Amino acid sequence: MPELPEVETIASGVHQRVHGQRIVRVWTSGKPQTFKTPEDEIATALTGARILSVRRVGKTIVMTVARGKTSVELLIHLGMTGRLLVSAPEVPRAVHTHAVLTLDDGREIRFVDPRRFGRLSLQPQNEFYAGPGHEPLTISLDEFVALFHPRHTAIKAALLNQSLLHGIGNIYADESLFRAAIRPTRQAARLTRAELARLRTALVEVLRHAIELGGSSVSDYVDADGARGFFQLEHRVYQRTGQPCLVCGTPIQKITLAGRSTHFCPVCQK
DNA sequence: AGGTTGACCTGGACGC
DNA sequence: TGCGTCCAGGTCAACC
Repeated sequence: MPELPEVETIASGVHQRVHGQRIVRVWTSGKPQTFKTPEDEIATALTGARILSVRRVGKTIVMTVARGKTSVELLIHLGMTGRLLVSAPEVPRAVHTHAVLTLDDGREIRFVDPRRFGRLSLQPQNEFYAGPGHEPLTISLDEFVALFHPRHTAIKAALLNQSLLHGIGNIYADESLFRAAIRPTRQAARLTRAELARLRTALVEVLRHAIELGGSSVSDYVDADGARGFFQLEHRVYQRTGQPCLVCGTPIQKITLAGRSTHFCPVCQK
């Protein structure tokens, strides 16, 4: 579901609203697959703890809490449909609410996830390892080229591979390839350095712009306050199948690649 | 080993 | 209105 810009928007929004607060009560839904760490362990570790920070690493939200001398990190992955909301207690709980952290001042952090692809787990502080991938907003061009040059799969599939780059999902893969004028089916290893440079620039621009606009609201994505983002208005190919390309007017095509729907302009993207 | 495919879930859109 | 089918932003296990 949410990709880097959406997770970034949610994590920074939740951080601003709750850091420094103490968790006084923890409720969980009893849906075992949502919890990679047993629910009672999560409840025990968080109850009475103070929230130090909430941040994003890749597509994971990392909440660091401290109780006494020990700190732990609650890892929240939103999957496809997960939401993390900060709500007043009188606001009715949404269906498919799986965890509620009640704060000192009565507000609640709620994890809601209809499709249950999201996951909550606990780690001792600083043991969280996001995997071997790089953050796309800070990777250098040399690193970027070294990452993709050995890959013999389609560039779109490589962009979705979280062990290469963190945080790219279906929307931003399609949108960055369009802006870089590269066809998603091209083999990564056959892209020139100049093409990879265009792709890296396009990715950074798309991700930064999307973060500024609060992410893309396709179906049910909302931020910590329940507000929708606006980057979906900037989509040039994603979910525009059959509509005219905004550059050349050719109808946008949709194919299946790496098991995902993939949108591109057959004229602009070579 | 790298690459590819299907399974995991629920709900909304669409067609008949 | 009601039912069936298809599709969805992610990940991971199991295969080739």
